[in-house]
Order: sequence, then structure tokens, then C-alpha cells
Amino acid sequence: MTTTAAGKRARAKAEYDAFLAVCPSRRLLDRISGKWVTLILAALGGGSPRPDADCAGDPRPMRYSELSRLLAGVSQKMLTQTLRSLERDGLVTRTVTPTVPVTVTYELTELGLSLHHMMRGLKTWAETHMDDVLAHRATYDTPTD
Amino acid sequence: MTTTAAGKRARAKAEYDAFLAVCPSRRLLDRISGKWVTLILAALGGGSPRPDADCAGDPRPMRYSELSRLLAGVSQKMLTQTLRSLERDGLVTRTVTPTVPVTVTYELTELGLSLHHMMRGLKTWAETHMDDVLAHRATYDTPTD
DNA sequence: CAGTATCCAGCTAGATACTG
DNA sequence: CAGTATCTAGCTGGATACTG
Repeated sequence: MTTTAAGKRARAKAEYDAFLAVCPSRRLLDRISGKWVTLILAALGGGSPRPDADCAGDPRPMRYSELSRLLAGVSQKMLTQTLRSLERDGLVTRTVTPTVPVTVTYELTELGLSLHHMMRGLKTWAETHMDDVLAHRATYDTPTD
Repeated sequence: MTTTAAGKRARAKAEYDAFLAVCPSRRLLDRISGKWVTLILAALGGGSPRPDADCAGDPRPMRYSELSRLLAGVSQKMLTQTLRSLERDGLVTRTVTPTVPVTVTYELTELGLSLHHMMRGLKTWAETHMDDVLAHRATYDTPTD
């Protein structure tokens, strides 16, 4: 066992990494920080994943193709990947109806809906304060002659 | 101007990307999803960026070295980089006291404190529901024989 | 319709070494 | 003490082509 200063530092770092790996907040951040996660939650939650207002309403199930159309910028790969990971975590359900061709719908679970509600708080903060942040950023970036 | 189906898709995608670039929620997510952002906010806000409980309390200014010790896993590069970006956005202040050697303290601004409060909601959700998420994940990953 | 498979560019963050 | 500078591995996400 190492008892040098360098060894102690390395061990402290390893322990901290282990702590972060199980920290609930850290895990939540990792979960929601994917580029498309919040947008899919917003879409399925009846929120506004688009600038046009014609998609607001109540939470409702949506088909793969509908999500694909609503989130105009998403690739098939990322849409599928993100939906699968949300399903894995019990945030959405995936339902396959064996029509020809097949119909697949996605819907928020209670857990997913609860997360979506939490995100509203985040959205509110963003709409209230992000302008301030952006203004600070612009000032900071302005060369002071 | 393109009027083909492919052209329309490309334009829709470009517009959606432009929307995401100015969406307040998206910008907030980008801001807080850095690995060390929330931990620095928690530390300066008197929260718990460590498993040990001896660091809880009220928000207070902290020195660079103190933050470095508290967040045992952070590299100098990332600590400096993250602190600078938080300062740029008006979330923390950086104060240099010309002692020998110099003393530098960081402190949450009102805006930073407000963000830190919002994060508490996130933390609460994580502590309440992440176990469910993790349980779902484990079930999903279990091969069904 | 609802995917899967593969390849690749760009960014994030870590390691390491050096300094006013 | 509080940084800066450089290099690089690994991960995220995008492009493209193919399929039951």
C-alpha cells in the first residue's frame, strides 16, 4: 500500500470518482444531459419541442414517425438510441402493434411524467434567468478598450 | 432554392437546429451538464459535493485550493476552466487579493445562488426517484431465461 | 414503418509538465 | 498559490446505407 503524498492523492481521487458514480444527482444529470432526452420528454409530455405552438397539449402516446417529424433535426440513430435508453430506465413504454407495416407507439410512464414535471422547473428558471446569463457572457466577451 | 423532398428536409433540420441554439432550456442544459459545474455550485452553495458531511452549511466564498481539495477528483485544468466559464456567465465572482502569494476566492452571485436553489429541486427528484430508474435499468438488462 | 449497422468528425475532459 | 500550455484517449452524436 502506498503511503506517499502522490499515492494518497491518487486514492482520494479514486474514492471521489466512486462517490460520483453512485451519487443520485450525478446520475440524473447524466441521464438528462443527452442532446435529445429533454426534447423527447417534452414531446411525449405534451410540451413544446418545437417553435410552432401547434403541438402543445396533454401528454399522449406518439408514434416513432410522429416523433421523428416533430424533432426535425434528430437522426434515426439518435431517436432510436434515446428512446431505447428511456425505455430501459422505465421512463417511457414502447408498444408494438402487429399491423402491416408495424405500428410502434411510445408513451411516458408515471416516472417519466414525474421527470417531465421536474423539468418544467428547469424550464421556468431558464426562461426567467438565461437572458441575464447571456448578457453577462456578452459583457465578459467584450474587449474592454 | 431547393424544392425537392430532400431539400425540404434539410431546411427543416436547419431551422430546428437554429431553434435549439436559442432555446433557453437547451442553453441551460448545456450550461449545467458539464461534469464539474454542479459540483462547484454545490460546494460554493454550502451543499455537499462530497460524501463526508463535514462540508455542509451556508453559502460562503472559497479559495481555489479549497475547492481543489473538496472536489478531490478534479484536474487543475477543469477546475480553472469551469470556474472561468461560471464567472463569464455571471454565476460566480472571482476576487484576487494581492498578498504574497496571491489569494483568489470564488463566491456565488445572486444569479448563481438562484441556480443553486433550482438544482436542489433536481437533487430532490434524484433522491426520490433514481432508485426506481436504476431498478428498471437492472430489470431491463437482466436476460430473461 | 420502424428500425439496424457502420464509419467518422468533433468535442470533453484527463494526464502531464511548466510558471509568475 | 493559482494558475497556463500541450497532447491525447474516449465518448457523443451525425451521415449514410441497408432491412424485416
